[in-house]
Amino acid sequence: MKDSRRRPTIADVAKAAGVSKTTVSRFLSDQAEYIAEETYRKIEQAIQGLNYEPSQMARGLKAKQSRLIGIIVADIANPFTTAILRGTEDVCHKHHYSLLVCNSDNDPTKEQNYIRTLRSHHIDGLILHTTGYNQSMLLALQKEKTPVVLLDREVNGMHVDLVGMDNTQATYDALDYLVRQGYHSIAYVTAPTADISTRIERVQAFHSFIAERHVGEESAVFQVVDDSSLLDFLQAFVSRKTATAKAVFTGNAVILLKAALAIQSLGYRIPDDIALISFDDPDWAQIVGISTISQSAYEMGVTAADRLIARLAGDAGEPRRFYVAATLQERASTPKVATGQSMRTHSSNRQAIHSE
Amino acid sequence: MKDSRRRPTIADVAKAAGVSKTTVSRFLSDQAEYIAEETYRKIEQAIQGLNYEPSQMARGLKAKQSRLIGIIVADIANPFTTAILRGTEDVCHKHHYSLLVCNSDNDPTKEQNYIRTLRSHHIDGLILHTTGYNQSMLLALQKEKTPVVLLDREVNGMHVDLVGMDNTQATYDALDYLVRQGYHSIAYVTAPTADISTRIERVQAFHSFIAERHVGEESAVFQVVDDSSLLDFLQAFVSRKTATAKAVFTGNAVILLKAALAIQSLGYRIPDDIALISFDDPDWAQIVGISTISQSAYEMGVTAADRLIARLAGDAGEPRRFYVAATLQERASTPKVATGQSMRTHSSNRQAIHSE
DNA sequence: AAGTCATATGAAATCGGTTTCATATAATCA
DNA sequence: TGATTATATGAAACCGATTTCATATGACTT
Repeated sequence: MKDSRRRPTIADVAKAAGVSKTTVSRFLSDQAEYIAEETYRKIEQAIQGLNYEPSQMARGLKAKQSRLIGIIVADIANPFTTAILRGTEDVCHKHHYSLLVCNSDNDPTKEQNYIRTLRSHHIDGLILHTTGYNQSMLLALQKEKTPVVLLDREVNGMHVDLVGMDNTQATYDALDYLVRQGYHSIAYVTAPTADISTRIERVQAFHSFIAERHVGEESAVFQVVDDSSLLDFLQAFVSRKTATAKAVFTGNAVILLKAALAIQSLGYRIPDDIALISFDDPDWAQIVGISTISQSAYEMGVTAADRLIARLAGDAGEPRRFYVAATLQERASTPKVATGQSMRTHSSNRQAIHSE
Repeated sequence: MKDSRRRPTIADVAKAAGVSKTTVSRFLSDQAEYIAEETYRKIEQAIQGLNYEPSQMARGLKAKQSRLIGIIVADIANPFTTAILRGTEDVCHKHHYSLLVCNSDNDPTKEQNYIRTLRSHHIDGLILHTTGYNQSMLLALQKEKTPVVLLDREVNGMHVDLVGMDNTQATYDALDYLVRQGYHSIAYVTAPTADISTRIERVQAFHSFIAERHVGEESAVFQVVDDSSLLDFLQAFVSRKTATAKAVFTGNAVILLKAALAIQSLGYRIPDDIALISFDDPDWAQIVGISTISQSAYEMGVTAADRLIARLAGDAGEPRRFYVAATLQERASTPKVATGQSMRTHSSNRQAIHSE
């Protein structure tokens, strides 16, 4: 009568071992101190024989915890994201949590749906690489004591742990470096800032730097909406006559790729015609020889997960922020040019990318 | 008395709306046909007011389905994997499934733990980029009617759907191309094959091709165990005196990166000193100008998820295999060289990578 | 010998939903 | 008009675990 395809339950184990569900449950929860040796062995055997695995579902229902951690990332294809995921995954696995991974595609509506879904799955905590909206939904989560750790980006009005970096400082450092290398005409090319704090901070830092230093009247910020307008912008920027050498500064690895491809297809050479530096440090930047501002994304992922798990373990301290270091990777795409000098004269004999 | 921090339950909704749990449940399950308009409205309001979201946990317990799909990938940092994830995620989201993502790190033991964990979470189905072991555990899953779809790699003795590519054909095509381009001394550099079907098939195809065509007595297969031995191998291979031009053929994007970095650090030039081609097509291959055998990983992810969901929807047909097309991306790293000619003479005026 | 305590176990309630079965009223039919 | 059917709802069992409370036995006190 018993369906052999059915997964065995605790009741099946109990019957097979000739004991009660209670005793089996004790066995499962490591409260074995009051279990007789013989009983212990019988349960062990029954579990083995039936290939029994307790249902996390049933377990979680009573215990009010799912051992599920949700993570919503903005773009799963971005190597920055991938590195983060690896970090969080490693930590979660170590602590016997499983990761529910969602890809918001930088779309606030999709993000909202995901928050809802994750809540329905009763996640124990959430790691969020946010689009910046959905504040109220997140506050509701918080009120239910589901800890949230923000990754890389802020949500207005949310006082929770955050793992990110000092965008203003990093932008200043990069720009300072570019200026010292002799580039005074700089284009900052970013994905649309929307409500994304990281992007906004970087653009603001860019503007203030330019204003403070009185460099780069020729400088500009460009938001990439589609590839063809990026092409137009870059063409115009590179062919512009300026007093000083020019550089393009991209806001993340995805934009870097787009920009590099655009530059390539326009027939420009890096760094002969245009220097290039970028936030993020995808593994290929080393091969191609592109200077970057690298933040250890893996470490960010690890820190965020550690933080969340600390909260789950009961840490009720004030929300904290963790900043990973940003390091400038100097490579061939930003060689030093004599100050005052214009393009087509660079001191490095190395090229980064070739055009057709 | 009621704890305001507690998540509302169906009972709370029922009380607030002045109806029974049953009626609320009907509302939730879209069996609204027999619900009076006024009742409907009251329930709607109660749900709104309480910000109620049904617990998937409780739901799944009775319904015996979790709306969770497990996916175990071998290396989450590999861009091939990332593209797959994007595909599966898109499909799963569309069908209201959530993805439990696990990273086995190509470690059979970790994979085994993950299978266990996923089973405990009562996943409705599994997408598996396998290490090749763990057959028995997977068969057990199958017996419990949890559908499994294999990605890219086989598990011995498992008759389930598989989404992959024709590795033998693809290897032949690539080698045939290299030979036509004038490279008769070819090194196939792969990650350790272990029990991974894809890798084994490719190596076998390499051997048979070499044997059949009577080319490349100078050819070799090298398994990358650590970076320094790769360096040694490449140095020896490139400096070897051979009658024909030489090429390195890497087995995936991760090895490609390692090889490119090694070649670069050895001071060799691509393709002047050594041609380069690879399985996988990471986005940067285009920028650097590396020829590849590209398989649409995104499409693989989509197909695998579609397949799994079809199974979940009741498709009980024979296991099928789906092969995505492999296309050869011809780029600057494998220029044509005159047959019989040796190195340092290549017809392209374009270089792929520069050494210091 | 009666009371106390440590050891070992089980019955039944519970978690938050779904589902089965029962029931009450109104509308339709013969 | 009495029987049938369609409409609208609820009580209680159930899913697979945990947890509370109860209980039985043997050992140890006093």
